[in-house]
Amino acid sequence: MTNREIAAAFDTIADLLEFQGANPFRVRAYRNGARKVKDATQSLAAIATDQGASALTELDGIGKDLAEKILELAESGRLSLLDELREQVAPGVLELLRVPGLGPKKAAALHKELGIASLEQLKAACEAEQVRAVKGFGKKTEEALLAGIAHAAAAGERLRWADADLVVARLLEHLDAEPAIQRREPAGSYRRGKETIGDLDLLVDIGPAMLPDRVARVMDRFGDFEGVTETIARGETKMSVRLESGLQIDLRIVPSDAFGAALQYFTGSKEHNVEVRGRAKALGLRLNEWGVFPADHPDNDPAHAVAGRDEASVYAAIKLPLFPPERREARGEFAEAEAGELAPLVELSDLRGDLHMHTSATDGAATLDEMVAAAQERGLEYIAITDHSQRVTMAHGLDPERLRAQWREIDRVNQRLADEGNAFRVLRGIECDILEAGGMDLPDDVLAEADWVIASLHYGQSQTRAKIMARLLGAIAHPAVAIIAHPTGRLINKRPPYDLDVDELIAAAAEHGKLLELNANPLRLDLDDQHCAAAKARGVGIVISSDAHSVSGFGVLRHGVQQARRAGLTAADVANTRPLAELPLAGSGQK
DNA sequence: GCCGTTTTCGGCCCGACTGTTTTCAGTCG
Ligand SMILES: Nc1nc2c(ncn2[C@H]2C[C@H](O)[C@@H](COP(=O)(O)OP(=O)(O)OP(=O)(O)O)O2)c(=O)[nH]1
Ligand SMILES: [Mg+2]
Ligand SMILES: [Mg+2]
Ligand SMILES: [Zn+2]
Repeated sequence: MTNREIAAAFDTIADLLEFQGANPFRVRAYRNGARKVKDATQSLAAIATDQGASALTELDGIGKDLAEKILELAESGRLSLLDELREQVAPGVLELLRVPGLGPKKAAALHKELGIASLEQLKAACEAEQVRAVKGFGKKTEEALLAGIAHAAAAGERLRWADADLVVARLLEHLDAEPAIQRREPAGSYRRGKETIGDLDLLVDIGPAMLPDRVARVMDRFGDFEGVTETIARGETKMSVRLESGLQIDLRIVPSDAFGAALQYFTGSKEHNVEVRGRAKALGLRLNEWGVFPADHPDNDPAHAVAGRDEASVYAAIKLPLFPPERREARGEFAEAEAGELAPLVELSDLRGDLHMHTSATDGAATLDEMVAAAQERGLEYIAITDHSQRVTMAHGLDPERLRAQWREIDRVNQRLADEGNAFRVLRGIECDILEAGGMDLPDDVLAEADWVIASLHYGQSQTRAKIMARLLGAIAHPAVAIIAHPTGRLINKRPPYDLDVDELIAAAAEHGKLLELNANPLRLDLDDQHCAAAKARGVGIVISSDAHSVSGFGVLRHGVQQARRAGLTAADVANTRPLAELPLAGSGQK
């Protein structure tokens, strides 16, 4: 029973309870529990079986009840409450909730009055104009539902951050032609640097006052953005549109005085906001997107606010530090802040080296010299050339002879750099495959000559967990190996991770003093934020690597840094922020 | 259902937009 499965069970219980009209706070408790379970890197089922349910109540949001339900799932694979609810609620009604604008209350009404329990039935009822007869529904709602069914299939789809970034760039360029916009800032999960984005959220400062004609001009311009096919809503302060691609964009317009409070609100996350607002309330204050107010203040006029012009003032009013957006996930940042442990996060400019890249010797597009020049141009102090090993035939991987030839070439490059008085250095590296049967793809004597050995797995990705783990742990224990690259093999929105126990891998890395990669390719981001945080907690160093296959490939490093920041990593937690002399290189005598 | 130097009971974030409503519920951010 995986954490993911447990979380899915809790989320389904939440949906079913909500459909039945249960206490909304009880529903929230299940959703919170599901999120907590999803976030955990250790198997909660294993903890429940080994240490008992009570061990789980250590987790915030997991109480006696949810802990026992996790144990029940771990032991029997079933959950009696879920089974009961499934018997009470017609299967299929939950898919109705995927229609935009159709929530639990309306879905329940449609089921009760018309017996609707599937999207197909909903469509038929709308077309037969039966829906408009139900109390609380009308012609417009019926039409909206019918149109919304088309979007149900794509509901919940998420865009990779880097893909969302392309849309953001176009959107900002489009809006910057509108002079009524004083400032604009993308917010939401995009600003928090989440690896995937559900929709885009954009905040606009309209100036000192919410003049209706200025607001209208901005909204008109927004609606003219290329690809907009539908205006979902348009009011006095916010507007939502849908693009041809299905992507939704939410626009929020506020006066300058409220920009900080609105940015705090619109950046989220929702759970972070709930916590911050709860704390404001406990301090006798009210926090909303218009500002921070005394709890009993009769209006939300930003001019009367205690704080709100900038985000820092909002957090300061609630006795909290200005959290970096990447940390605003209600994943322990409040406790960290209170303990004074909220350290400055790693930044792109902290990176001194890049320790994973390819050249035209294998599947890269640029030569060694070109990669060296490009790395220096980016301001790096060192790189490791890590082409593929022989097993990776598709990439024309290097056998010992070709690898040694490349290393001699690297020696010449380093000599030339030294002669020029240039401190930049190139490490003689290799991305050595971990063979399907276990073991390294190159002989030990070859690996021993390298400065930097990456181990990674490209074949036999669908093996059993036991086999995958044996291979990975074997590589970790190999004396020449410095690091495991893209340890889980996941490709975001494309391919799930190998069947592996990341926690065990992290423990092994800690034991052997090895490093783990955060591959910065926006398709990979592997290890992810949660696992990087787990590595940090165990004292395992992370290396942020571009895995560049061309001179422009270094550009992805920002994505790696963003993910690292979400993990709460500081520069000290990231090995390639160190000067070359302080890297744990082969033969340097360190671990 | 969870949680606690305000509480072991009684809170649990707060506001915008829409449609159907004669005063507000539902959904969403
Ligand atoms: N206070 C409060 N703020 C919310 C709530 N729901 C959303 N927000 C704020 C925080 C969110 O980050 C922001 C944008 O909402 P979204 O639904 O777009 O969520 P977000 O961008 O975080 O994630 P996404 O990737 O779009 O699913 O609005 C809520 O229930 N209460
Ligand atoms: Mg969003
Ligand atoms: Mg949104
Ligand atoms: Zn006032």
